[in-house]
Amino acid sequence: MERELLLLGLLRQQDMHGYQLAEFINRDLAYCTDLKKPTAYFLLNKMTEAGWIRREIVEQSSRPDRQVYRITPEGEAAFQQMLRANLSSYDPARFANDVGLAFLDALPRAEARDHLLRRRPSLAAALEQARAAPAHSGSLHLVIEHQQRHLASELEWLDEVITRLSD
Amino acid sequence: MERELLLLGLLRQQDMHGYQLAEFINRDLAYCTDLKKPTAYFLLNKMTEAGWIRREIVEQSSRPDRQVYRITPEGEAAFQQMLRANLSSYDPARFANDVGLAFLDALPRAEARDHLLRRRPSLAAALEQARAAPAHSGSLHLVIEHQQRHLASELEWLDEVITRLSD
DNA sequence: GGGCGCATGTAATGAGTTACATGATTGA
DNA sequence: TCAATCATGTAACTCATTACATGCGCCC
Repeated sequence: MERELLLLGLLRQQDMHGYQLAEFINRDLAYCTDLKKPTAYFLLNKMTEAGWIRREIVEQSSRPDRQVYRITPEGEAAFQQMLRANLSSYDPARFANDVGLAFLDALPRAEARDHLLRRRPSLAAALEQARAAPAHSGSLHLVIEHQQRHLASELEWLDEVITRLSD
Repeated sequence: MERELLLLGLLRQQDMHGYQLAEFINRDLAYCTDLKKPTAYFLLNKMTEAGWIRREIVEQSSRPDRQVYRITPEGEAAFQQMLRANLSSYDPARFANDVGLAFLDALPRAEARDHLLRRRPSLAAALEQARAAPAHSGSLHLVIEHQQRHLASELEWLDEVITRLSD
């Protein structure tokens, strides 16, 4: 549902074609989500069939024609409904890394610490990326803020665990 | 990979059958992960074929026979490798809820606030559940601590956003 | 006697990914 | 000329879920 919500939300602000949507999401929204191109095309076709968006072919002189999408009133209704559902529910995040943490004691302390130290740079990089994210229109800045908070809290936690393993 | 790591890690501590593993995960580890029964059975078969675990049939007087699994040396090696890989990498969490946040400004402030207020109880309940989680053996307590931190930080953030929408 | 718990699975479905296919343009 | 970018998709595959199937024992 979130991917549909995302695509509709973007199309609500501006008509776009598939490639453009996928590029935008993967370039400008990489700190919080992603969407592979085949998935984007698939979803756009599905939503067209559902009547949520309408396709407009814009002929290009040389490149393949662009299929520009525009949201319909039905799409706007679906967006409103999905948005409300999304805002009023809490969907817990999954931490793939916690599984390793659960079995930390299978390793000697020093080695456990070394491995966690190797985890640190990717986390720190993600935090930097979120901090460097350009200010965005509307409430998108809330997402950036949330990511920054979350990643900062994660880094703090990781450092604390590393410290505990160091004495 | 995390599910295999989880199953191997548990089997390393104690031989168990499929039903038992699935029940344990969904009862005692619900605050951080889950595993549906068919998935558990499927993975156990796969890992048996891979030689990571060995099956021992324990006949029951009345109920269906139990297929009790024991980790093999190859399984232990796989566990060690996956554990190290898991600990040294950072796998960013996905927040399904952030998509809604990104389009908060599509709603009147008061309504946005109301919907976020409806989100709060589930989050608070998750935090309570993590706080009430029984102390576990070994480093499992690290996972609980991590969840508590994360959820507390999430609740703080949510309350801040709600406050901002209230003035 | 009816539903729940134990214990195992299969089959169908779904969501998303990777790899592949096409073909023109632009820049090094 | 060779790679990258633009622009669209299809096909095969993976992973996990839901729904279904079986059958006994236990408790109310």
